[in-house]
Amino acid sequence: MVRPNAGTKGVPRLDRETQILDIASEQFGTQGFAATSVAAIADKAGISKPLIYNYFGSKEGLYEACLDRGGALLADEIEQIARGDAVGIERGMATLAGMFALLEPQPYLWRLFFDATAPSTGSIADAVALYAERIDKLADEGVTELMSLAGNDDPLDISAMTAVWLGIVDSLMNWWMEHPDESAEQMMERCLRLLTALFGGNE
Amino acid sequence: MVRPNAGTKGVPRLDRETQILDIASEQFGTQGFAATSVAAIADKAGISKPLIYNYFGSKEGLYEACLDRGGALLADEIEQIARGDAVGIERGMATLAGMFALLEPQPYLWRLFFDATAPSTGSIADAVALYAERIDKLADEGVTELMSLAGNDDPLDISAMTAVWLGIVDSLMNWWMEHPDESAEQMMERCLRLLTALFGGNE
DNA sequence: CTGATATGACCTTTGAGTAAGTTACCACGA
DNA sequence: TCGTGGTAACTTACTCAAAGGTCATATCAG
Repeated sequence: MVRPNAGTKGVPRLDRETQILDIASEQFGTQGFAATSVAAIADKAGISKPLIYNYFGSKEGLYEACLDRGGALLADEIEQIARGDAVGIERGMATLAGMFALLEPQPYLWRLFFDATAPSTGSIADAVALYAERIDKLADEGVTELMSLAGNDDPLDISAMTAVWLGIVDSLMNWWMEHPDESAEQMMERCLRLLTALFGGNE
Repeated sequence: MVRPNAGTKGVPRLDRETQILDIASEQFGTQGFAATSVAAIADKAGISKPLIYNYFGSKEGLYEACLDRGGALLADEIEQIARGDAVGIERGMATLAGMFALLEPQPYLWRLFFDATAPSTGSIADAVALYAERIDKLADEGVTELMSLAGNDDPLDISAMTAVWLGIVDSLMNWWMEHPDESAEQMMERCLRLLTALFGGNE
C-alpha cells in the first residue's frame, strides 16, 4: 500500500524536537495546557501526532519539555540579576528589564509556569513547582529587602507583596502579548514612566 | 421498575438554581471553565446532570448564569465607588476596600471574568465582555485620572497601567483565596501597609 | 539491509448533551 | 376527607464528538 506522506523527510530528531517545542510552547503559553491539543500542535508543525508521542511520550511529557527549556532560561536570568547589587524598587526594575530582553520574541513563555489548567499533581506539578519556586524565591528575596527598608518584616505582608509583584510581571507580560509590536526597550521605558507617574503624582 | 432515587425531593426550582449557581461559581472560579465538568457540579450538589441541563440548557448557559449573577454584583459595586470623590491612589484603595467587603465570602467570583479557558466566541464571550468592559472602563477612568495628575496622558501608558492595576487586584484575590482565614478588613489593612512600604521605603 | 524518521488507522477515555421515564407534590371536585 | 389528574422535580441509561494514546507499517538515508 502506498503512503505518499510516510517515510523520513530528512529532518534530524533534534531539529524536529526543537521545532515541536517552539510551537508547543507558544500554544501552551497562549491557550493554556487544557485548551491545547496535541493534534493541533502536530498540524502546526506539519507532522503527524504519533511523531510527537514518539519523541515526547505524552502530552504531559511534551509540556514538561517546554517547562525545562523555558524554566532554565527564566530562572537563570533572574538569578543572575539577583546577584547584582540593585535593591528595592531598583532591583524590581532591573529584573523587569532582564525579563523583557529575554522574552522579547516569546513573552508567552512566562505563562507556562502560571497556568491554572496544568495538572496539579504528578511530574508536571513537580517541574512547575521546581521552577516556580526558584522564581518565587528570588521574588520573595527582593520583596523582603524592599519591605525591610520600610521596616516591615511581617511574613504574610511579604507573601502578599510577592504575590502582587508576580501579578504585576504577569499582567505586563499579558499586555505585551496583546501588543506584539512593542520592543523590549519600549516596554522598559513604559514601565519607568508608569513608575514615575505612580511616585510623582501622589504622596 | 423501581427507581429509588427518582422523583422530586421537594426543592423548588429557584432554590435549586441558587444552590447550583453557588457551587458552579466556586468550581468555575477556582478550577476554570475548561477544567470544570458539569458532572462534578452535579455531584457536589447531590443531584444528577440532566437537572442542570434542564435548568440551564448547557455548560455555557450555566457559566453565563454565573457571570450574570457575579458580574452585576461586581460592576455595581465598583460603579458606586467610582461615583465617590476619591481620586488617584485613594480611589484605588477605596475600590479595593469595596471589593474585599463584597467578595469576603467568595473571592473566586473575580476569576470568572478573567478566565483564559472560557470560550472566546459566542454568548459567553459577549457576557464576559459586557461585564469585563464595565469593570475595565472604570479601572481605565481611575487610572486616567491618576496618570493625568502626573502629567501623563499617553493612551498606551494608560492601557498598560490599567492592565497592571487589574493584575494587582487579580493577584490580591488569588492570594486571598490561598489564605481564606483573612477577613476583608485584615486584607485591607494589609494593603495599606504594603502601600506604605512602597512609598515609604523608597524615593 | 538496518535503523531513524514518519504516518494512517485504529482504540479508549472523558465529558457534553439527550430521551424517556419515575416520583412527589398540590389543586380541585365529589 | 378522599381520590385523581396535572405539573414540577428528578433520575437512569444512553448517544456522540473530541482528544489522548497506540500499533502496525511505510519510506528513505547510509
